[in-house]
Amino acid sequence: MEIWTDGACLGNPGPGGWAAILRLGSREREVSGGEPDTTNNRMELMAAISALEALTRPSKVRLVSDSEYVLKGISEWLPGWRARGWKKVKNRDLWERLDEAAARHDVAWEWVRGHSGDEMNERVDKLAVAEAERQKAGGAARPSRAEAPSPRVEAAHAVVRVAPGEGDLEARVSVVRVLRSAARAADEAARLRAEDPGAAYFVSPTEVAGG
Amino acid sequence: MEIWTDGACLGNPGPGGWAAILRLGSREREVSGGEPDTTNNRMELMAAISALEALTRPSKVRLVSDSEYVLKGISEWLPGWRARGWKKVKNRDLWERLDEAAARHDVAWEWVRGHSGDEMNERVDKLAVAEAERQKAGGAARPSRAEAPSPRVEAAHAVVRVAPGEGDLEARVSVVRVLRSAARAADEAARLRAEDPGAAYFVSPTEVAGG
RNA sequence: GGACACCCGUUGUA
DNA sequence: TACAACGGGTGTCC
Repeated sequence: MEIWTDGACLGNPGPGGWAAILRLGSREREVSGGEPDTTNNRMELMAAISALEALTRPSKVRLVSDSEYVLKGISEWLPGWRARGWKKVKNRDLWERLDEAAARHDVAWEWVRGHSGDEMNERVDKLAVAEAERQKAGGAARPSRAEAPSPRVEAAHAVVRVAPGEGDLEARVSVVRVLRSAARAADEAARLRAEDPGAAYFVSPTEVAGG
Repeated sequence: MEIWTDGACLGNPGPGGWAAILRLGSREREVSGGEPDTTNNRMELMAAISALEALTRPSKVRLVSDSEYVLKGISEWLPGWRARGWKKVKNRDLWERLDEAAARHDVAWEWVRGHSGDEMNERVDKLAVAEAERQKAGGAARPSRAEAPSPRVEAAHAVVRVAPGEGDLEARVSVVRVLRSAARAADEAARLRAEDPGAAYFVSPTEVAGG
């Protein structure tokens, strides 16, 4: 199970939103929410909490966030906070909730730099920002997404080879392989980069038509 | 005579810098320096010491610092330390040097809160930070940098656009831009990704022929 | 326990 | 560039 989370806040403090995308194989689920007056860090926390609380049974999950606050908090700082009686620690309510939610699962916490091109991070960021804007607008109208249940098109990841072409500004490109897993695609690209220094290998987010 | 002092330390302990601006009427003089491995408080002390030692004759000075450590140390705590034989007092070397430098003048010690808008404090802060960065870089190159031997081929970073082609495994590629800075190239690719969801944008390490 | 300073990092806004 | 929030730490003294 893979989970991407993000929080957003229009002004800090200010109206905020959080969102998570949960993926198991090719199946995806989105959860999101927000509050009219909160902080960026509380939204990042809520995204992770809500994602883990949404799981119906104990799971092995890879949770990806761009918040070092959340990741280091849960995996490094929290034991110290508890030992020191939570003195001077902000957002204790959410930290304890996250700790409890995480304890029911086998979580591998993973960090990605925000706004650095990670496809899923960008997607979940847009969801979180949309939620924050909804809160700012007064919490009313959801973008009615009644539709879009069974997508005929699935997200995939193409490993692309770019080699020098004839002219200075030309290149030859070929799609080496298309993989469902972003991680495996990245591995494949890395392997090819090491094997073939004469070309550049990239992973391109793409889609494949479902059968 | 008016003097503003400040110290900086990149990491604490770490490479540090100190600076002072001495003003008499409309005439100004700046002194600064640094050390590759020191502490914030030693730099604050060095700023005051060096400023007072730079005066050629006994003067009436108003010395402004944001360091309570320096100001209370010299004007309140130091007599007690001496009476108690400097037991458990750090930086005794610098304290005694400051005491001696200050004794040759008539100093009015004045505190300003750091980073609170005081113009001279901001100026001297920037000088101190610049010194600390110089120390971090290796203490060598002062602002004056001679020339670079002009390599004929320079590393660069191509922003490549990959768009869907005719067949399932084809694509059209074009080099959108070539930049010297990897970071700027990544930014450009990210910007284009956001603007143009119909294609994928990559940064490809490349070279350009120098003129 | 308090104060001042010096950082490191993330997010967010203009 | 500048501002803001949030977190973790060290250097030092009382």
